[in-house]
Amino acid sequence: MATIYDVAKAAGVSAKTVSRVLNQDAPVGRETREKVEQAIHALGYVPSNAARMMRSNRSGIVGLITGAISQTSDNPELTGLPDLFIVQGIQQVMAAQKKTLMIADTAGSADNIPHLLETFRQHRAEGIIYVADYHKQIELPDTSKSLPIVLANCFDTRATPAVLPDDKLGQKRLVERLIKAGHHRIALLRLPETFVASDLRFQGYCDAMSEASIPFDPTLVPSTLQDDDPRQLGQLTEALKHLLNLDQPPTVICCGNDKMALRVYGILRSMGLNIPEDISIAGYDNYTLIAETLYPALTTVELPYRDMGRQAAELILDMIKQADHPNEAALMQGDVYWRSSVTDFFTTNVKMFQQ
Amino acid sequence: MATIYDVAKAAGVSAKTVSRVLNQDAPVGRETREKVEQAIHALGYVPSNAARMMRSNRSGIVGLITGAISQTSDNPELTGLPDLFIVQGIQQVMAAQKKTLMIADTAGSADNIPHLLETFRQHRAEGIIYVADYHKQIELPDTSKSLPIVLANCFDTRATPAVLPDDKLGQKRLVERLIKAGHHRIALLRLPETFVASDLRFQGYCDAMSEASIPFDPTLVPSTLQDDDPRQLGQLTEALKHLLNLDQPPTVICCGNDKMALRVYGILRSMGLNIPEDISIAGYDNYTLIAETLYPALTTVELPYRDMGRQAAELILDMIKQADHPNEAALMQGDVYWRSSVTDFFTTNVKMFQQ
DNA sequence: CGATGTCATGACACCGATGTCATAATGATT
DNA sequence: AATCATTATGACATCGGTGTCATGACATCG
Repeated sequence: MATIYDVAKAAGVSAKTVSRVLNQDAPVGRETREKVEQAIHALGYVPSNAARMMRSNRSGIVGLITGAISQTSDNPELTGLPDLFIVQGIQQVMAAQKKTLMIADTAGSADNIPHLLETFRQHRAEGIIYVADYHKQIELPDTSKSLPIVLANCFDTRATPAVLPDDKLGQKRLVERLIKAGHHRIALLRLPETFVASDLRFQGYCDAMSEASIPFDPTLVPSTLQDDDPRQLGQLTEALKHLLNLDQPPTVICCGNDKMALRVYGILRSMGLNIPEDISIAGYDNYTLIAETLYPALTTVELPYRDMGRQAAELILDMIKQADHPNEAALMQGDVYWRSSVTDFFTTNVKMFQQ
Repeated sequence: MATIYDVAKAAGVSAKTVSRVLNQDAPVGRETREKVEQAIHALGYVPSNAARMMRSNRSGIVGLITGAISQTSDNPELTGLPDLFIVQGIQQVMAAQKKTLMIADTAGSADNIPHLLETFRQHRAEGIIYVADYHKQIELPDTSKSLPIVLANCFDTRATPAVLPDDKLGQKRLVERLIKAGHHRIALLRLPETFVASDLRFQGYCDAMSEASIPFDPTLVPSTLQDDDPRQLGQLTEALKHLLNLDQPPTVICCGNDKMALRVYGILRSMGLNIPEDISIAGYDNYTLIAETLYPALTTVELPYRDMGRQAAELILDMIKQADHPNEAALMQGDVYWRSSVTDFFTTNVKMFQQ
């Protein structure tokens, strides 16, 4: 590999002059510049990042820790790869800022994290973003003394800066929209309680109902699902039967997420029910692979993963510039996606075109 | 950040001795070693990768180019993020070999690739893997002179080493298995012809049928879908009606991929048909989010993404060690996943337990 | 007992960039 | 014409490790 000295020799100038041409940090004569540029091209010279880094002591590297790539099967409830969208948002911002993103993977085990941090330190990463696969609480080894760190899609008890989805507001907006469409009997199939989103969304549901002065009816919110049945078919079937057999059955069922909605579609249809004619269904996540592909397409709430990624990236860049960091988690809002799985009692004929 | 000289001073030895402790490449007295280790710990010293790299001229970095992270919507036909599994396979091998994987993203535009290659050269990457989002032909700028490169899930006309899924064999095995289960009237809903997998899988279908001495019936293979209807609902509905109205309708329909199968489930059910009682459905990809979540679970063929990733990683590491490289693409096999969306006429009672 | 080999350690140069300072040539100012 | 500012360039030190070589202290061997 050619070095700056090879280029200097070929162009008949000093190495420092080549450096000046590269960095444009001091005037260089036109003729000289052209000679140098020719030499660079002829030799296929590319400056060594390592050497630059040594002098400047600024790596331009931001470390990213995720389990997204090596997905484990330790929690089969998860849809799979949504957190990749967070990475995408981060990547966008980093690329725009000419930072290099170094992605490391937990390989499914938190035990690897110290080793990953070590690697990042070796590369003199300027900051670290930790991305979780779903909204949860975590506890990382304390690195705060040495490196700025931002949590995305998770939080800890040390008030580490974090970026989170606003699950409560999202569910609230969805329910508000359902009410606006004429629904009053609104059921909620909650996620297992081990997910922090489960309770937040339940609160959002309650808020929307109470603000619309619809009294809370516990029969519409069956007890949360259990984790121990991976596919939950039995539990789901039971819960659906319960809802359908009520004196006043719900006109719409909010599912804990789009994946659950996918299962509910299957079960309801095997019972001979049509969606949305017999009953409306809504999801959560806006996992487009499911939500847009399902027939009919699924009304759902977006988890604003890309925005969360962008926000986390901006945050870590700020923290790198100034040691300053916020104390409160940033809550990111996701939009309601209204599709044809929910009947709108007021504008049905219009809305149906959307299918 | 502490340097090796700080450690040396704190331990009262020379920098070279600290280096020897770190690398264990020469004997160091027990007492000295302990002093040095204490100093390292006390100062929180982490050696600088940049400095090491300069001396050794070996970066230990392998570059990975993908569009996986910043997915574009330019091809809504795609399921989304399957190529991430390839990255996962690569990551596994790299971690085991203590190589650092540097992931760069095309941000959806091939125009960015030259820039990404430049960045990799700056970091002195030792080799590059290019990962495509689905089985396709590509043309990269010629880097072969400077850097070893391996293609994963794609191929070019320059016989660049490549790792590909064996679509033909996969479809053939699936159809063989269907025949073994007692199916003779087997329909195939092909992917749009723009996908190279479309033709390969069709060949696999034909091979299996002909080896079982079942004459090819073109009415069972409606013309391929067109790209211009993103959700293909109209086309799919037409094709399904055609198949169901045949004198001898198929007993099973092979869909181009799992996503298409998901749509077919919806359409068939809106026609009042039950799966698999009225008609069996098979997919392709083993996109578990769909295949395992659907009700009933979907019989499909795995696209061996993780294996492809591992294979690509092994390949690039070989090429880095020896300039030696293979001339033929490596074809990776994927297994058939037999689930309850297909009736097995011989062992129905047993198989149904799998649901 | 002198020659040889091994162990433990340090001095110094070097990898490839860039910051600092010096120098020479040119043009502008008084 | 003398002084000063600006432009264009190079010499050299430096960043933080590691390879090479040298040195001194012992142990081993013929």
